[in-house]
Amino acid sequence: MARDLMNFDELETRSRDVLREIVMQYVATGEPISSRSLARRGGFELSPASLRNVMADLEDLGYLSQPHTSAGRVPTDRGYRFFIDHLMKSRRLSQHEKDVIDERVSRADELDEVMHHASSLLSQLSNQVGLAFIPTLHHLVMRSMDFVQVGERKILCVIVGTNGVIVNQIIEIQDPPGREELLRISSFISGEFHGLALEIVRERMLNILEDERARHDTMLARTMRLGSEAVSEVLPHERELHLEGATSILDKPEFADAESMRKTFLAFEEKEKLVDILNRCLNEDGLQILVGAESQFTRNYNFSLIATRCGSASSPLGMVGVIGPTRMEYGRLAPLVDYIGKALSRKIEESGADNRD
Amino acid sequence: MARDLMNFDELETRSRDVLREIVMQYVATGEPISSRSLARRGGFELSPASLRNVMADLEDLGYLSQPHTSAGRVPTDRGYRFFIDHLMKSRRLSQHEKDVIDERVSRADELDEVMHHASSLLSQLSNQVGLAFIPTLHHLVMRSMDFVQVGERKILCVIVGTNGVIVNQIIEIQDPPGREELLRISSFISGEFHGLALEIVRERMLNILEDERARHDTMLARTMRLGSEAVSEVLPHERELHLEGATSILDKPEFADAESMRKTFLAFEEKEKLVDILNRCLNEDGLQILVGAESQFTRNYNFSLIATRCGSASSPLGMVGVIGPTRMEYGRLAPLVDYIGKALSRKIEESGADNRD
DNA sequence: GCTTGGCACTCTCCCGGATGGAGTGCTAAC
DNA sequence: GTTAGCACTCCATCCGGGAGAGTGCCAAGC
Repeated sequence: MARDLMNFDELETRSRDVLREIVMQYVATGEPISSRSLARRGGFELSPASLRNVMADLEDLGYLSQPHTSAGRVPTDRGYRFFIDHLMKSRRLSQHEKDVIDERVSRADELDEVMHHASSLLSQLSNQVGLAFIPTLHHLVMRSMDFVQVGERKILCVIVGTNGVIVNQIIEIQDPPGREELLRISSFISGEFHGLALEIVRERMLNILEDERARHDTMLARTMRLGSEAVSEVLPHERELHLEGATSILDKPEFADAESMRKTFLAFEEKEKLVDILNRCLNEDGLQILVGAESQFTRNYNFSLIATRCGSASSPLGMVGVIGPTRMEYGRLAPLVDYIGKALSRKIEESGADNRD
Repeated sequence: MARDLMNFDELETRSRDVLREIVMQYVATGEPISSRSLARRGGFELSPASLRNVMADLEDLGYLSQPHTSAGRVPTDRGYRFFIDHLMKSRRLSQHEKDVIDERVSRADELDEVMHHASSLLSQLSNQVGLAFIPTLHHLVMRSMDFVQVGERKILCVIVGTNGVIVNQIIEIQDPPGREELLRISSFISGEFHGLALEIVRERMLNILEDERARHDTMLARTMRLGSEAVSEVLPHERELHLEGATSILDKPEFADAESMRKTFLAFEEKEKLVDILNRCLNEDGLQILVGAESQFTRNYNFSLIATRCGSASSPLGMVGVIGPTRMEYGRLAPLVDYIGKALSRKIEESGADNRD
């Protein structure tokens, strides 16, 4: 990846200061930054002419670009990347902000709900598009599985994860067991498969079904059939990708014209690429920041993505984050996303502990 | 309402033909219609000059208007209304279309899912914004209520309606009953309150709780407390308003400029007005068509709404429909919405019958 | 050798005016 | 009642010019 080639030492102190200042001013104003405004508001003891020299160098190195000859400078993706890696000063969240977040996060119960709240909270606090992604449940570690009859041929299956995640799924079945038997099946499955990831649960169930024993034990066979049916229905669902506050980007000047507005909304409609990236990010620890051309989704739209995983690497719950124009306040948003991600992880962990009876 | 004043006889045959033709051409092209193009493509044996006279009359009566002096004519809301009430020729759906709809509708299971499918189907077939609205469940007639423990202090409550609707809700409770007791509670509640609307169920439960008997019967009190808690959690939720395919309107020429695009998306973001109208429409039988200024939501945005209720007046399941610019193909979309609404009602009715054991 | 003032150059944005085209309303003739 | 003709209005587009912003380069200064 190109990132490694960008040595911190490639830029001397003054150049770094200028780049930082340009990124910050540009993020604040949205206007290309001229040498003059840099001299005025940047706090440098230098004339515009001198700054122009520095800026020209930065442009040659690919950190800045000009929309046209007589315009000021704008950071390139590479410029943002250097800024994020080396120059950015993260603004710490105030106690008040933390309180608001903690309060909002604590309100919800179910995983889906928790994640919804998070994305709308993010969208509000960031003024960008908030995202919440809940991946497939292959890695969900099962605590219990219960069955409730809800129709002549319909059974509601409730799966509870050790991390507090609750999923339910309706399955149709030809002639369903009676109430007593459903209870027995619940107990048996919950006992037998407790502590295993759902994909393993499914595999084992199918193995048992094919096994010798099941041929002679119809009760066992019925149990495994019901259980594996339920798990099989639940597993393939790419759970959900939530985008919240798409209209907030309408206010950003970079999307003021009809054409880029159009493109932007079409980008959000077509979610596969984003899901793709988020799935990949699930394996990474800590905050992920992708700028513009660095990913399939953000490329072409001048988007950046800041996201983080909730839950541990071994049992990931999902991703939360924000999407916005590359011109976003990384210094403010990175800690924000980070904090919300951690708050969510904590919250879910607690409610998981709650369940460990 | 102004509609009643608009007597069919107010317009003579020729005027009606001209109005119909203008609406149809305008819907097809999106361009103001000139007397000349009307003469060429309208099938009238008249010169542009004669048509101009008719058009001037229609304008005086408020059915047409001109964007500016030297432009052609465009229907007003009043013009569309007359068209819809008296002139529109509904295009019947082809067998193929019906098959597609039936197939897609039959795929889903839960109410929410069914409605989602419907709205995205509508959006695809209509090329407009598809909507699905699931109102509060006050009128849901209960068939059964079951409880499953899913955490140390968490109980999942599953309510099944006689119409096949399944809702579940997690409630927290200080010291939850054991499994046996939960079963007893389920049986008791399902037996006692079967066939009643949820709002009535809640009311009765609260009455019993306050009643003499409950004071001495702790078992009964616990039951009612759990039950009423569950119902109270479920009831207030305005279930959901789904809008699907908002980007499809990006292609419409009336939203080509950035400003109206903006306004449009903000309109969709702010859903209260729409919910308001849909709630009101729930009491109306048959297809509802609202044009432009005829409702709070469609006014100001030049939207029209075509929607219909699923389910009966006594136990309404929700509304489905489409939203788009007033310039929409009423003749095609009205039967489409109607058919999908009926297909959904049928589907849910069937699965309700399924449940009536 | 770095810094800086000066200056010519470029590019965008905005404004005003001219032009062409589309469509109407009116009138007079059929 | 219908229609051809004509004057009129209004919009969309193009064009040229001027103002403004910002740069690059050069030569002078510290």
